[in-house]
Amino acid sequence: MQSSDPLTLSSPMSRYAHGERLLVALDCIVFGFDGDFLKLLLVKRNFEPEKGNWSLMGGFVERNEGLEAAANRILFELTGLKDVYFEQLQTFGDVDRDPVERTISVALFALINIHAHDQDAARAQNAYWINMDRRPELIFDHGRMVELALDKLRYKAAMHPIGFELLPEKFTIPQLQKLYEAIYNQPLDRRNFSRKILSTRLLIDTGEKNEKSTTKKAVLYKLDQEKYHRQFNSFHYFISPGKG
Amino acid sequence: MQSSDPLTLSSPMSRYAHGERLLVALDCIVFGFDGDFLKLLLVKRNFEPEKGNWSLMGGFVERNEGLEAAANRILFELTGLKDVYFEQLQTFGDVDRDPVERTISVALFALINIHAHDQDAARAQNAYWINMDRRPELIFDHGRMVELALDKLRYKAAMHPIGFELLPEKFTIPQLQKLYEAIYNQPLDRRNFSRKILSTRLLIDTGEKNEKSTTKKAVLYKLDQEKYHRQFNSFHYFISPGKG
DNA sequence: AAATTAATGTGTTAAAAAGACACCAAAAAA
DNA sequence: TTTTTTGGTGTCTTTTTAACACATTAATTT
Repeated sequence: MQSSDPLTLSSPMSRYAHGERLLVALDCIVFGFDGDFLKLLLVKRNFEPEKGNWSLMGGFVERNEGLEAAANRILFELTGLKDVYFEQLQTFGDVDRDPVERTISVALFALINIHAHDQDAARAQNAYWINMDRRPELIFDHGRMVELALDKLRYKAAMHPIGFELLPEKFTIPQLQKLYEAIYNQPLDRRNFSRKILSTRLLIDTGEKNEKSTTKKAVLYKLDQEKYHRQFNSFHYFISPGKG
Repeated sequence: MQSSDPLTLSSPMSRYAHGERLLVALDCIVFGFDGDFLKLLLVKRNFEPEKGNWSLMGGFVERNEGLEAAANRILFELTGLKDVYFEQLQTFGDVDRDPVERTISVALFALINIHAHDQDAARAQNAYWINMDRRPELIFDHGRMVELALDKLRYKAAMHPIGFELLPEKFTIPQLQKLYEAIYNQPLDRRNFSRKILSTRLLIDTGEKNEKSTTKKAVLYKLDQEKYHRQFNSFHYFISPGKG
């Protein structure tokens, strides 16, 4: 045993009394896809510090609010959506990451259908969709967060059918392929891609066709939601390992 | 724009003043491997609350200490090691997860060579190695943390050469195979496993043999450290997808 | 000393998956 | 009607995986 006072150890508050209370924030990396480019929902700050500069959407965790609840609240404030797909990315806790006050930030990684959210909610937060490849410098360590989120998106989407979260309810295989090409920034073979996607048996042919097309109209598919959620953690090699 | 007072928004402290300060803890899921079984380093609490019950090793993040530094400090207190392999698992923040006071906990996932750590340090923390398949009930949400950590270990080890962190510097391929069989709780084909491992070119033949063996002595390999770190994030399908 | 036993190391073959590529169909524009 | 663009499906080759058999080493038993 160590030499510390056993009374201190066994006193109910001992371990808690010494802990420092810190601000706990959530920052959201929100991805979207407009049909051609991978996009990021960024906030132009109209408050200090760093007013006028770009940042991620964030907020503090409140005392009587769980982490999940806080995430849903902040994503709702930003998008007007109640059921945004998100996962934890990583928690950032460098001492000086926020110059105003020591803040621990839990970074979230969210995927939304860019056409389905509430544009007014985003505008109220001063948020705009920015192409991933033209994103500006971000405040604090937000740039690092975005890089990690892109890594995670690429990592997960290569093996799990996560990409569907970025598409509308009904979509075509060429649209899905364009999404994957945007995520990995590389062309994919149309025929092999189609075969791979269909072999997952996750898509249901709606019988409809994409009337917007000016040439041959592609078949519109929808997700087999039940199967999708059941198999969510199983593997599919959408993108070959060496390239992810 | 929303209707809130622009002065409040642009006041430097506005957003921070409302944030609640919370305790931020780290909890460590520490895995080891004794040659036969996957093990967990657990603490028998000698302090309240839940004195006498089992928990993960944890501690609070201090005011002038980054998250990484806190992790290294706590892992050092537990193992006496300075360079423990760890990753963030997930951050837990349910309101009532700790009955004493609202606490956000960053759960860490650590892998150590069970024979290389400081046994006295562990004893000072009242920590013991427990077989994964005989682990007791844990306090708070620590049981959930361990389940998630096992999922993550299985997930990562199936594709990345992370398992080496649990082995001594020199090891044989049969030892590595036993580790994988313990992680996935399933037998693997000796010949296919060996071929797969050697095809990564990550192992260097030391020329030595495992003299402890009572039958045919297996070749001792060591990691090609440089290559290991360089290729750390690349994929190797050690375990076939359907089984991980 | 020979035979037995338990564990290690390597090779072979068939099946499955991935990758490269060619052709046909639909719809609008020239 | 021809051309252009995009979408859908098929085939062949190469690579990878999975299943399996046999030979080797070293200690123990007979």
